[in-house]
Amino acid sequence: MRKQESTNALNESVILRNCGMAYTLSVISGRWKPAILFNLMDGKMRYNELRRAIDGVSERMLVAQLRELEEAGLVKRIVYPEVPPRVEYELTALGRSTEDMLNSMSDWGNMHREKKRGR
Amino acid sequence: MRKQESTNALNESVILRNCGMAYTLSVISGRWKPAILFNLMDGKMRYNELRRAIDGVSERMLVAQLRELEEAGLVKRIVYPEVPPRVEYELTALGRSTEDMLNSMSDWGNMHREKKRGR
DNA sequence: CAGTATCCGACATGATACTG
DNA sequence: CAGTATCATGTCGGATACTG
Repeated sequence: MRKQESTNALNESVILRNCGMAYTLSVISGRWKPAILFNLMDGKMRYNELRRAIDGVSERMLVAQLRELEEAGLVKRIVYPEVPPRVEYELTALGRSTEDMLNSMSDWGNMHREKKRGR
Repeated sequence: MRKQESTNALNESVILRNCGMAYTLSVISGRWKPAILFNLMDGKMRYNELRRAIDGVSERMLVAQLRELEEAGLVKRIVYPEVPPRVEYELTALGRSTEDMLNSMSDWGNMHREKKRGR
């Protein structure tokens, strides 16, 4: 399984995988983004509803990360022209497509967190 | 699919998933860690071999991130008591267990990066 | 209700020079 | 070869106060 003659081919696949990884990390990393995505998996939520659901998030960061997720096309922001204002956030199809990946990440974390009692 | 009576149960699963995610991200996030892991998937490598394989990494960061991966138990550092010094890095079983997760992350990234031509 | 605006400190990373 | 040491910089996120 060590590298053979195909060093170049191997390097290229490593580079390709890194590009994908880098893009993925740029989209989902940020202290509160995973929490936002997990919460929205169950359906739309209003701004304050999210704020209450995500313990410890500040208004500043919640808005900032929602905007980044919107920019990346994972979240849709729906503004109802009412008084008092109402805004709902909802995953797009692209947002929902992260579910399997996010679950495999959280599963890995949960499985291996426990093996670290020895430290 | 909106939340029913089981708000608490839902919240708990969200929290659990977040813990796993947080742990996973703490282990793999860092500008060069995915690159290191992908490179080591094909077998052990020496320090300078890694350095050349990972374009743009500085000595400082390569060492720092290798040490963090070692701390987390994903990478084993093997020192040969020779002159000139020789050090090899190798994935542990735990390190290899990230492969599927990392691939699903890079796959998602590669698939959805292309859909963003519209920006 | 759903945000903005400002300020600030902590940390991640980079550049460069040096060493056993 | 495989690192350390030191300094510089930029981004992320927290705290707080204010607003349409």
